[in-house]
Amino acid sequence: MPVTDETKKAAPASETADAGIRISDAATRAGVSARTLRYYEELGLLTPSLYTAGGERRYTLDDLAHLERILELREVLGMNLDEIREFLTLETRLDEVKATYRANKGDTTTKARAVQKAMLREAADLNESLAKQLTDKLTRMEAFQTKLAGDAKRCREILAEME
Amino acid sequence: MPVTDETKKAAPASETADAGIRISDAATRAGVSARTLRYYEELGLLTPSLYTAGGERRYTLDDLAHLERILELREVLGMNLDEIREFLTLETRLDEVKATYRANKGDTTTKARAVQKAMLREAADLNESLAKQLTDKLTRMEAFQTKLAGDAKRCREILAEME
DNA sequence: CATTACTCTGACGTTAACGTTAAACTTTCT
DNA sequence: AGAAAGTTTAACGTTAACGTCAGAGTAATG
Repeated sequence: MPVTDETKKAAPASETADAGIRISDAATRAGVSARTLRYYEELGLLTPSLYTAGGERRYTLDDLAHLERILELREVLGMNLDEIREFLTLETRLDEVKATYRANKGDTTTKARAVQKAMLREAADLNESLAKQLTDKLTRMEAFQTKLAGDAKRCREILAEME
Repeated sequence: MPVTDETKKAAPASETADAGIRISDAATRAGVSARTLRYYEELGLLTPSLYTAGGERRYTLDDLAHLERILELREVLGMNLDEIREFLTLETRLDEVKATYRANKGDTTTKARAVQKAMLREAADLNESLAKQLTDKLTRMEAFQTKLAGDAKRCREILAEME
């Protein structure tokens, strides 16, 4: 049997086909478990774009990108899954507002306007609040980082002195 | 009954006396629960400096400072309690090493030396590792913070435009 | 088409970090 | 001294974020 190109190290056939990415492949790519993906779906955080006729989840690259954002919110910002959901839903609702705003500049009803303005304020408030909290945390973390680096340096100096 | 100075707003008598701070007072000061303090003690994270004859915990200001550090490691760095314990014990062991090193510069046995050097390396490694991880996280958080601030600003701009 | 290899949906198990409650005991206040 | 307020240990309860397993069904593969 001749060694063909495809046998080299092609991604699982399930992935090469445009049939979407299987759950375990998606999970390994993102460094999480399949259970985690099902759990996130249960919480309304991440819904696969496709389902096979048999009922299996198939993820797209966009889904994976979305997942990456979720994981960043969790790992980097330390949000819990509820906070993440709130943040994401507000974000998508906001995108809708922006879209409708640009779509029909000016000719919306005053009532719709009020709703849009309320949402924009909500979004602005949340973003500013988060930004502020982050700034706080950042300064404290930087202080800590400086201290850690200094301590390490001092250890190395004492070590050098001992030689 | 004349209003004396002490009745103004003096801290609980239990605190003014130098008998140490009671657990619930210590807890409220730090913004945690009494249960948390007992739990931290159980884990070896925070031992009160004093116990009354009857067996009640009495905390000092130093204890509270120590508690603050623990809470910062938890909240700012997102460490779990096990990581915090490791970090703190390494730190105190390191202080001991530094003390003995300064106490008898040079005239320690070669065996003791080896031990000290090993610990200094361990400490330097841990500090550097943590510092590096922190730097990583910091850059990602800064990126996020910038994005949040930008989003908020854009929301405000659209809002202004709608007036 | 017959195996492998995956996946599905429950459902129960697990861990960290406490919360809560009970029964007995201390401290503080009057 | 005696009530009122606070504390102790021990033990069971709770929540988030999954892990794990069973039994049945679906997809990929030689």
